[in-house]
Amino acid sequence: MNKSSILEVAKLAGVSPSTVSRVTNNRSIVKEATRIKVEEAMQKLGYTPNSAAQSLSSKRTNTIGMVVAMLDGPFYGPMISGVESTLRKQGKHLLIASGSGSAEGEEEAVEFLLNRQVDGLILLTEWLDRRYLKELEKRVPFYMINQHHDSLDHRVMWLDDVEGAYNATKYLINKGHTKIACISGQEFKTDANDRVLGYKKALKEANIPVLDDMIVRTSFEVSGGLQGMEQLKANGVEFTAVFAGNDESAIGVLTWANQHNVSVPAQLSVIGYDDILLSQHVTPPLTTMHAPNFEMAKSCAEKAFNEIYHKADPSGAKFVTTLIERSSVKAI
Amino acid sequence: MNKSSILEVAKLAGVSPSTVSRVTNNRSIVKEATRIKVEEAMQKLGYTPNSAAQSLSSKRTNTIGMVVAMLDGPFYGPMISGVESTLRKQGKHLLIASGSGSAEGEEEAVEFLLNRQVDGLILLTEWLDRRYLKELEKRVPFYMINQHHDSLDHRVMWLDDVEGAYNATKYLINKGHTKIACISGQEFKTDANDRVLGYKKALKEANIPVLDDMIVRTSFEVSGGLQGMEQLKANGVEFTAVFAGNDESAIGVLTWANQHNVSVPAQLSVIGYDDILLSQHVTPPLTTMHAPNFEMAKSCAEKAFNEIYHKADPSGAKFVTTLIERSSVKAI
DNA sequence: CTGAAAGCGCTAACAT
DNA sequence: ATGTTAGCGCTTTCAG
Repeated sequence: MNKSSILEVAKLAGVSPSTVSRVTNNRSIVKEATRIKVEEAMQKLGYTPNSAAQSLSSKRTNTIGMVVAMLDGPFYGPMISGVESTLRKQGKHLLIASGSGSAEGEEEAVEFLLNRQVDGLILLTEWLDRRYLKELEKRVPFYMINQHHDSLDHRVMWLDDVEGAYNATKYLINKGHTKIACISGQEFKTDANDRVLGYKKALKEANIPVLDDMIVRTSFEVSGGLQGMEQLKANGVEFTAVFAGNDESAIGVLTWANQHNVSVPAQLSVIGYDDILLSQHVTPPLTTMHAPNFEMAKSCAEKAFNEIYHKADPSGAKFVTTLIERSSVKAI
Repeated sequence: MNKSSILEVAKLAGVSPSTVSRVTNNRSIVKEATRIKVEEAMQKLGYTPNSAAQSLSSKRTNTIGMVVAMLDGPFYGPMISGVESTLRKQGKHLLIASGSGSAEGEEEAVEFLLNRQVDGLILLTEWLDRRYLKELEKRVPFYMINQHHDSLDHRVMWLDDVEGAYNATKYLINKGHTKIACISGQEFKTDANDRVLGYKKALKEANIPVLDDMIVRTSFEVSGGLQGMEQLKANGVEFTAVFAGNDESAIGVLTWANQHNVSVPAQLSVIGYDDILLSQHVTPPLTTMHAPNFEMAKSCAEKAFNEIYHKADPSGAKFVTTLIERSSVKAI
């Protein structure tokens, strides 16, 4: 199996190796008759090109590398799936490496993949900074999700977090809430900041005063939601609804509410952001802004494919969230 | 960058290419002094071996393929992570392909990876059958998780589901329950069957009659749990506890309970199986049997590595679940 | 312990 | 439209 080389196929088909190569790559034109001869020979021999030889010779590995910030997050499954499926449809292989939660880890992962001469990179990273990325751009085509640097716009699929957060908050306002707290992620995270911005924008537009004590910054984890609530309570503010910057922290809020016997949504409304799988199964099912992660991942893969294998110009794209109404928000 | 070849390194170091090769692979013995010379030269040139050339020449790609049944399941993140991290530690690359929920899809994924001449395979599949696997064994070393075929024992990391289910059920019995229902997965799934077996074993041991009406088989999904409860109700049986064959269906039971105003665990105790991430966040937090998926995945990767790169004999391993007590079971 | 030489299997000019 | 000829960059006998 898989032992036969292009030479044997050529011999059997009575053509030259280059012709065989031409049909396997259906690159240049081959006469229909000879193509059929060759294909039959390949059939008969169970021929499969040796990809190492192809790579060595063509300087193309037909492989895209993907580095994922944390492989075990609840977040990345659909994205990996989106990338894998669109790439495979094109016959391209996907090499994967995990970033292990730090800038160094992510850089290491990138280098590891580059050693392997991947043709391009998909980055689902969280820590790589602009400078590194600008350098990286000289070495390999890449696309990333959700790190919205101006100078890298043409390589980024990004979610309009300002608008998403604005819509989430506005939804709360439309439901009659005016005392709305906000729990978002750390201040060095662009997305966390943008979500705060959107929140503020909605309040201002509705002439609701923006109070610093109503805004807390923790981490985008369940524990962050818990802490956020503690902090809000410590701040002594009163509120009937909270906008959480992501679903995990929203679930933390739910957990806090449960522990403190405040019933959601009767006594407290909460809206999340992202729409992770979990969110529909918590109690109560979480109302949230759906982020089209699968689609973004697919786009990422498509852009990469087009630039790398069909010299398309790099270009980014903007995506928007959509509201998923479930049961964690109540009108007042 | 990455432009220099082994030849240039050899020249700079004043040795032959073969010697450079020897140090990069630290395979055969090289005099300390020359090794240092070579390493300095590599440093200076920023040399990185071209892996396509290595593969072509050595017939080894230093790459392991992994096929995952469904990349977007809640289940696989930790496993992929476990495989990736242990492989990368050894400098081996991980190629990934998704099985898309069918036997053909999984076979296609396998073939896709084999085209790439991976050195071995990690299979997190659900549909590949024994016959296919027996054939596959002639083509490539592989390891898999959780498909316990006798004839393939030496390639399988398996969870003792009979024992796990036994322990889960026994826990319920120890809490005073005697009317215990069981909701498990479809009958063609070995794991679903084993979990029913364990359940029965525990009942028998405690001299509790095993009633067919108390056992329903649905799917291992949230909806399966919902359906399971409906069926149980249709059967007209009474029970104070249910053992669900996996966490997702257990969460379905929780949802059903919530919808029908039966309070868990006050009126109904439920124990799950697997300990997926979600389970600690549902209400009430689910008591369940923890399956050591991350560890199994790591083992898988280690076995693969050892057999492939160090000619160890293939061997499987058995794993066991551990009880995670949370809040969905109450003593009566 | 190190060097020389012969490919690994394919693609890519360049001819024809 | 197809064949010829060189390599791609490395590992691997085989000598020494």
